[in-house]
Amino acid sequence: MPELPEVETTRRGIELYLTGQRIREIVVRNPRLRWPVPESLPSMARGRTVASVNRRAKYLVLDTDAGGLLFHLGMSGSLRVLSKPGPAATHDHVDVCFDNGQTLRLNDPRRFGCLLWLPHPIEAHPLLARLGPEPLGSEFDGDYLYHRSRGRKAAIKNVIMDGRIVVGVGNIYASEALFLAGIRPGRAAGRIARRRMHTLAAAIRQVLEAAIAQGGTTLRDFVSSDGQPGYFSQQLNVYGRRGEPCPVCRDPIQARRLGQRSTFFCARCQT
DNA sequence: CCGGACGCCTGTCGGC
DNA sequence: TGCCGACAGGCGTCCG
Repeated sequence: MPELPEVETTRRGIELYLTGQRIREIVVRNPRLRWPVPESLPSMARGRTVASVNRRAKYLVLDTDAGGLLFHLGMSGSLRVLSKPGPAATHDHVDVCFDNGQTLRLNDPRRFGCLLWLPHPIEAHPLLARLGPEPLGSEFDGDYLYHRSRGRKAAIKNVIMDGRIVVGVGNIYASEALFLAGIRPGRAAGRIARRRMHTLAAAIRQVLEAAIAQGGTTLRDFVSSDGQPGYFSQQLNVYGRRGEPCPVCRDPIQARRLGQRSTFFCARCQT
């Protein structure tokens, strides 16, 4: 589910509630996520105070003086802050309860997400150590994308979705960014000119920033931390629109399978 | 190193 | 109406 804008929307939604709060206890109802929630996690986190709420790629980190709680929302996860937590519903796997009575509740039907306790330095953890730059950071630009793509025969869509190249570009925004840049998703990354890579890097930035500004995309079941759906789905140009007219040229949008993922593009506008 | 396929889960939707 | 297969926003891992 969540791509970078959804995770960032969640981060912004919870940080004001959680920063400075002390963890009273963590209730793990179902530890069987992508990786099992460690049995020791509640005791490691108990009594710690949240110093900051950070995002790296699609990971959320509640950082404390002693280590951090690392969340990933997988395909179907969501986090909500509850001031008066009711009884846990189906797929409410974990509650992080704070001294002030608030509860951070993790719901994840498909259980592709995770919750781990990471000692400092957080970035040294194997899950984070090999990640590429943030797409909204200063390290990521057209020159970087161009250099990292030289010699690669893989489809450009697969390359921009590769977290070792750049993090946070998921299946929806990959199609959307390539549409904005006028580049075919299946084009070999190593054969794209530097100038077009600049256009693509700018398009990735643009689509992610626009989605964050709108509170993320809602498809099926995404809700941000306050329970409100995002509104970006109304602005998708190609994703999920097979057969619909291209918003630019009116040719029907094409759908393909690329790297086992649904891919949408306009055959006339994207070369 | 690279590229491609697989699997982890549950829920939903379209077709018959 | 019910069943069954395909598919869904991620991503680590394995294989050639």
